[in-house]
Amino acid sequence: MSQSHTDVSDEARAGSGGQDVADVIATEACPLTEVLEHVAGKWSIGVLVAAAHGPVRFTELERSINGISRRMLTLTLRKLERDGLLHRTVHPTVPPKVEYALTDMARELHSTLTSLIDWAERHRGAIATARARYDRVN
Amino acid sequence: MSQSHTDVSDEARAGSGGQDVADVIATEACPLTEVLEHVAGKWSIGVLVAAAHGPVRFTELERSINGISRRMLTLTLRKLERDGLLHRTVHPTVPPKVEYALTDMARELHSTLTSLIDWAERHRGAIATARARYDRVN
DNA sequence: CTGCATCCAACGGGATACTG
DNA sequence: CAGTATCCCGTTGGATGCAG
Repeated sequence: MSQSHTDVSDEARAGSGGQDVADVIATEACPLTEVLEHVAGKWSIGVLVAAAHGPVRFTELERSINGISRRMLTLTLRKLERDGLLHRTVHPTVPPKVEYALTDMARELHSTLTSLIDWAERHRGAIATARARYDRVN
Repeated sequence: MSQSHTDVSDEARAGSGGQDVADVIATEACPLTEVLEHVAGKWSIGVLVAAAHGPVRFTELERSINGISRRMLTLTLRKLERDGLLHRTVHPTVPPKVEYALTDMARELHSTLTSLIDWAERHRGAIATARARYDRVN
């Protein structure tokens, strides 16, 4: 099952484990995919980044994340909270006030997310072009 | 962070300056989400990483990515190719031989993907724990 | 203000079978 | 070897309304 270590020329290795990334994918695809899917929701990254600079209230998130519905915000928030990425604080006041903050675990992810977004920003023009060309041919 | 914005057909959104990431999310959620979703498929990251060390054949990918179906491999491959992340080379031989390789754009993404996977590896235990606890309470 | 409930459409994705 | 073609169902996610 494990594919031989064909020359892995440039690439960075999985830092902590010392294993080859391809092997990790190959032998642990399920758990990895499983975890990755929690960050993979349509709005998860947006929420994670929007909450990165400190405790944020529900309505703030709703306003800052363009296009999200109340329902999806709630679902995304619950999902992230369940996975231990967000901490939810309820202030028993009237009107109610709820604040969401990243956990340490989620904060560790921040730079990676930033890289991802940065990459997307830099290449979305090229991606759109590539797609247009592909569609024109096919 | 200023994008080249090589104005492509379907969009008329305005560009942004180099602001805070949260602002980018806030004001450009749509295009960003749009791009991010191409990498967000259940198998996309697996394919991208599995193809990182050089040209890979269809069957190699099928074997190395645990649990993927032929159909999903094809769909994922097409999607990534369409977005300009994969290059597909067909060798007109018998039997047919098709090789997939990352484009430069995709190669730039590699270290970020590695970070993501590494993070997932490091925290999946904690995530599982958090989830179990959450479910026990609710 | 912060949600939850319900309905419903669209899409993703698995299983299986067939083909150049 | 490298796909395509169907069928089919579970999930995602949008819209709207109600509630603590």
